[in-house]
Amino acid sequence: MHQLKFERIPRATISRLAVYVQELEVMEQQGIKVISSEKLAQLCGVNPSQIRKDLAYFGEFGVRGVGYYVHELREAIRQSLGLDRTWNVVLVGVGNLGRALLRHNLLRKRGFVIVAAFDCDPFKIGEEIAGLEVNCTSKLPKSTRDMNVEIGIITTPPERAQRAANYLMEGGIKGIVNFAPSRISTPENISVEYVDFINHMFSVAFNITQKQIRGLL
Amino acid sequence: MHQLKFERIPRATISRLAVYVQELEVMEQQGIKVISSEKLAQLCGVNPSQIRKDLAYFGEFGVRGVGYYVHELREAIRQSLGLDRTWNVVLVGVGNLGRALLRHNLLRKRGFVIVAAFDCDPFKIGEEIAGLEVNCTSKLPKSTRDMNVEIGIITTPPERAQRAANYLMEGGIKGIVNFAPSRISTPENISVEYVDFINHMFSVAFNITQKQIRGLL
DNA sequence: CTGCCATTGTTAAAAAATTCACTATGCATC
DNA sequence: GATGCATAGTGAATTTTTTAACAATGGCAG
Repeated sequence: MHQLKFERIPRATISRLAVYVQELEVMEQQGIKVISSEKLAQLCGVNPSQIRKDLAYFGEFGVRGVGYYVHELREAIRQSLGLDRTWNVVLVGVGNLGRALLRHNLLRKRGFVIVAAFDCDPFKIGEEIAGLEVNCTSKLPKSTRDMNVEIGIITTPPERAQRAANYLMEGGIKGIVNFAPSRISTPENISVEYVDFINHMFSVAFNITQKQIRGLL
Repeated sequence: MHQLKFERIPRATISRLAVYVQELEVMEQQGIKVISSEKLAQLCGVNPSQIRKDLAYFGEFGVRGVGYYVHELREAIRQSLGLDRTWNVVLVGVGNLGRALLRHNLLRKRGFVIVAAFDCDPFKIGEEIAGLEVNCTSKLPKSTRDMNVEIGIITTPPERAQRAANYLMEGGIKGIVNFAPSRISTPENISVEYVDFINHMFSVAFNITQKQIRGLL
């Protein structure tokens, strides 16, 4: 019998669960009803044990000898991750990336609703993007409190990321996703995630270089 | 005396090195000449030993009793990562995100030059964005070979990511950075990185939920 | 209802990554 | 030139994560 665990759940597990959800969704669309950890692992590029272990942190979702029911598993993971609800989000920094996110429908599809956008550039304030009017950043703290916002997205230039974070915290936000390529400092109780695509460019560049070097040996 | 190591370098090390470079750049702009692993660690939110170990994979860059010379260290890391050159890049999928990346100047600043953009939507073909004309994806393989492109960025919808990847591979590309939320399958010799911001949204949502649950106990 | 098969859940082992603790060494001071 | 101090580099210990192996069990066939 499974019992609730209070083990710390590895970060990597969470990000793999997100991948599983994605793949399960695709399968569901394709009409696949049942999947084994073996097959799912193959699709996600991980080890089957890994999947079973990841899921074990949250409960028993499979049927021995059969596998996992696709829809059921997807729902179970979504619930485990706290995605069976909507989250109000605000965005700070209406540059290229900010605009792209405002117009991106995947966020909404996943339950993240951007309810306000802020920028400190007077030329941008008042502009309407994807049905939202850009507001002055100074109004952020009050707005987020009024609108019950829990998550902030930072898409400012790096040098303004910390200031954006401060406004967000003043507004009582609990989590920040920072797209700016700079670290921000926050108290322990705020969870911060960095989306650092340059980082990934670096990794690819490095891997290619390495392969070339190895190839020469 | 340090000697070249052929140990496998952890992925996490690479992504931390990218962070170090960022922070070192900021320091350099602020006129800071020397930094200790202790201080740098604090800024990057990691352990000082971690920094020293990460650097040790590539060489000895510090001065005992003093620390690291900021400019020198930054250059050393850039060189170690293979960033002391420019990389030709193509982008597939000119949606919101694709456009944002095309207009984003950080890529170029880091030596990643987007030399062509592709999309399969006839309405987008011919459009000019950030000085680049959008081309039909069918032309991709020839173009990338002609232009000596090594890295491809995928910003298509998830269901078209694999197709984009196939075109890129046909074009002889060596690395892919996939912004679409779907896994792609590639042979071993292609290095693939996933930039999955939804993933990070999930993580933040999960962390907030967890804290609330713990708070109730 | 019994027994077999497939596949999960779980425990143990292995591998990898991180942190600690200490050694080595460059610089500054006297 | 010797001494002390600060901090890098490094090997060992610890912790974390991943993988492997296997025991448990639900479903299905007969």
